[in-house]
Amino acid sequence: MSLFVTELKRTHYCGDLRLSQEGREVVLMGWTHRRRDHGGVIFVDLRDRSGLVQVVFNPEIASESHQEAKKIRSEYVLAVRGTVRRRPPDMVNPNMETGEIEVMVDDLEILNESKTPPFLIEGGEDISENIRLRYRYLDLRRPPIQRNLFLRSQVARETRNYLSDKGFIEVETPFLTKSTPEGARDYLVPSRINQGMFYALPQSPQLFKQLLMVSGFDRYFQVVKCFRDEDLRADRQPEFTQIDIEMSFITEDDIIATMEGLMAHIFKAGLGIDIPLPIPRLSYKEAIDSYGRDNPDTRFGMKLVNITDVLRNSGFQVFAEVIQRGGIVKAIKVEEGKRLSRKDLDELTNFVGIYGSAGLAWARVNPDGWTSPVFKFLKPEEVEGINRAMDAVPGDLILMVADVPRVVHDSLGNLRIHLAQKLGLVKPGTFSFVWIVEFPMFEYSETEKRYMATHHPFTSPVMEDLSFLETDPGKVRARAYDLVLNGSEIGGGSIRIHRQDVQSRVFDALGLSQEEARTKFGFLLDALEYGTPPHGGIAFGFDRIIMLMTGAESIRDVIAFPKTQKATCLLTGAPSEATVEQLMDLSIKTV
RNA sequence: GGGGUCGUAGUUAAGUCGGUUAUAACGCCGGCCUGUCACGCCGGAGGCCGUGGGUUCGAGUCCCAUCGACCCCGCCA
Repeated sequence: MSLFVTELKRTHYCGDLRLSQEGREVVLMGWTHRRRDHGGVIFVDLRDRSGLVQVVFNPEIASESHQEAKKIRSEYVLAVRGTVRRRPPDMVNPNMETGEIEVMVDDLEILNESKTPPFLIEGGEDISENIRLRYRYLDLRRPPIQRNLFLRSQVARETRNYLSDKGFIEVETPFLTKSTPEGARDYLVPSRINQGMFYALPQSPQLFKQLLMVSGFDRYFQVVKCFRDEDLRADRQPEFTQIDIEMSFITEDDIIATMEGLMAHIFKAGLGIDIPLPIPRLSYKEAIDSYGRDNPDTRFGMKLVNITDVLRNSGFQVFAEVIQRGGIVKAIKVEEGKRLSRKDLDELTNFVGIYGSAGLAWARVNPDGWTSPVFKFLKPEEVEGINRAMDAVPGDLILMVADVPRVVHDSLGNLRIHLAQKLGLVKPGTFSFVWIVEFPMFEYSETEKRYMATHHPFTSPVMEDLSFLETDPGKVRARAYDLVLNGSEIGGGSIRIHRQDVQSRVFDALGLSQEEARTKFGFLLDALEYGTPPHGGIAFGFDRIIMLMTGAESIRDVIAFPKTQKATCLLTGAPSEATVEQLMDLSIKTV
């Protein structure tokens, strides 16, 4: 007999029941979260996506169901019909959303049994990711992960609502497409019909969205998967989701204002948080100078201070030589420096070593000087000058790095973040946005011995810098902008080049010949010649936004089926070998 | 490509200087229990110590290699 499947419909989700349903007959379906068998009465915490409710099997009320309930084990799938009952005051469970009520069961049907799961659904936090990912379908039963995916869905929906209301049209662009220029490594897909040829999976729909502007759609968006064949990190997956946006006849300020509206909307809808607008802007140069990186965490201070000038004629050889060779010395100040022990300082020295720094000079500020390994090498006016530059008072700890600018900024920029975590400088639940603007158009690559596009080669230069394209490319600023949240880059975009002549000059500056440019993306160059409107856009890292909103420590906790650091899927076993037949179809030889 | 952390029962961990039968908690199985909610009490089962090799009278422990998970550097416009 299957009373439930054939005759009874579910009336409520478990977690939705409240005192207001007291006395109502309800039908619930869900999983056995926990079972407490007292010999007589049996309690089961029944779980579905909404939460938990206690259902009670009492032999005096329903002896047949009680008998059946003895068979129940963890994760069995149940259907119950019963009555919502107010719990007596001393039996209320304040730790449960539904703790004021329980369901006295009349009928029970075990809809399915379950093997003993490899880990408890509650308390899965401690389980190794290895096991969690192999049994991802069980891991996804865990309420914290379910909450993440529900929020993800809600934010995607609110994004679509907001952009649709603002007149954006959602257009799908191809996954089987052509390699994009100057980006990450592509995932390639062999073509069977055109043997020896390959599609590339898109790293972003960049060129297509620009073509849509040429076509006159004016405002485009897409919530879209993108693919990059690079090494993984806690916040990087080989396939990820982007909120991709492009607009015509606009300037930076139009895009920035519209996107600030989007951020405010999704944070209000998803978390109930008001984001103060407008979001502050910081130039690339200011960001590097004060925070050591172009994705600064602005939730706390501890900014980098340049003390090169104070030490220009220093008697301390290490500093003096670095400065002579064109290097710099910068420092950060830790208030109440005694929170860091001598052992901590050794650990911090190792930490900056990761970023290439040969050392970390530290100084504890006393009323009458410093406690510091470098104190004896410095002139009194140098110590005084540094104290003044750092605005240091007794008790403070000063941490200094001397090296080429890149190493100093990498070291102190990351040390600043590291210390904030270690010392708990960040108040949980704070969200600090900042726009980074005025990026350099090009960065000189030591490995490639040429200028590379900081964003991508279709980014428009700032018009007044145009003349530097040929004379001093390093000076050219780009009309690009990144949105940074809590030290993570969550979005980046630019005003694009819409004139063919400017595009040619940028290619020249990149050392890209007309022939190469034509082979790689001739279709875009052609399109530029048919009345391309001024346009620009942005793309947001959707997974990262959700990660920050949920407070997840890894991007994998906001993706239903993520890959491991070696880019494999422990659940499905992908990637796997192809059959000989498949390879023959594709004309691919096995090695 | 490189640096680091880790791998012992289903799970999470302990395991001393290399030494007898590898511990614990939770979970699981059986029994008892009518108000628990991390139920309780009694009993029980459960191990290729990631894998392979080496040193040794003897290896979970030491050495080498290898596989896997995670964090980071490089890489990722």
